[in-house]
Amino acid sequence: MAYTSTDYKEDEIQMARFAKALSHPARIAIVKLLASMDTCFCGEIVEELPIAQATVSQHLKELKDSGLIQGCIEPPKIRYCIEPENWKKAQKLFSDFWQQSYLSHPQNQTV
Amino acid sequence: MAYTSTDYKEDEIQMARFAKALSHPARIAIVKLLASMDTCFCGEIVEELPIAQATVSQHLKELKDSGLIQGCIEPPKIRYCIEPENWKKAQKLFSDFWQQSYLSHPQNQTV
DNA sequence: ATTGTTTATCGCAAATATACGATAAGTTTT
DNA sequence: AAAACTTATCGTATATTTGCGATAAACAAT
Repeated sequence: MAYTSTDYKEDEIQMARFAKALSHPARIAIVKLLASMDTCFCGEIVEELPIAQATVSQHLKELKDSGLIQGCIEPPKIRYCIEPENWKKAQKLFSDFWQQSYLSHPQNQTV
Repeated sequence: MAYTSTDYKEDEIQMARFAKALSHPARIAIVKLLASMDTCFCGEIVEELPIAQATVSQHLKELKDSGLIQGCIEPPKIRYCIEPENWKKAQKLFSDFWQQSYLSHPQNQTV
């Protein structure tokens, strides 16, 4: 690490943050579960994944810190779901990113 | 660490691999440069980034290992560019991923 | 052959990430 | 108030990542 906020563009830093949040299969799996709306409580996620509760909780924290998900308290549980604003922000960042390649330009299509 | 290939779905593992490759601002910046086709040699990338040559080379190696970029030898230099097949594969994985959310369903649009 | 150019690799230090058991904290139920 | 339930946090071990200087490796130019 040890890169400062001035070294890179803000968009690059933000996108790297989102990418980092998704850089582990467990977190991809968790977000997919949340996106499906079927599974929203920590306990349900623990049942789906091959890792311990403490580890799931840690992954949830990282996803929360990235802004991609949020949790609201529904005693005695906590319901997790996608954070709409950041989800859209990330969606756009990545969409633009993949698009930007010259591969996306018509004249470079390998038909 | 220490997750085996059977613990998670192959798509999730593959997507996490791509995400990990993009989980650092320097690597985002490098790929953006390559995507623009303006800058393709290691030396040129070093000039653009606030990190040492050895570090850039290391980031390039990680990007190569992820499959997102490739390098072809043009003595005495090495020209880096995007690897089209994996680029498209990643583009689709991420596109589907962001799309999958219930947020993308019409009835959930906050107009 | 020697020198210069370009990039990769080695070796190391410091920082982060991953995983889990144990335990705390908060809430509900009894 | 006590017991049960759900999730977060602590402490710790191990692995990985990041960064850089030094150096090697591969090739071109002289």
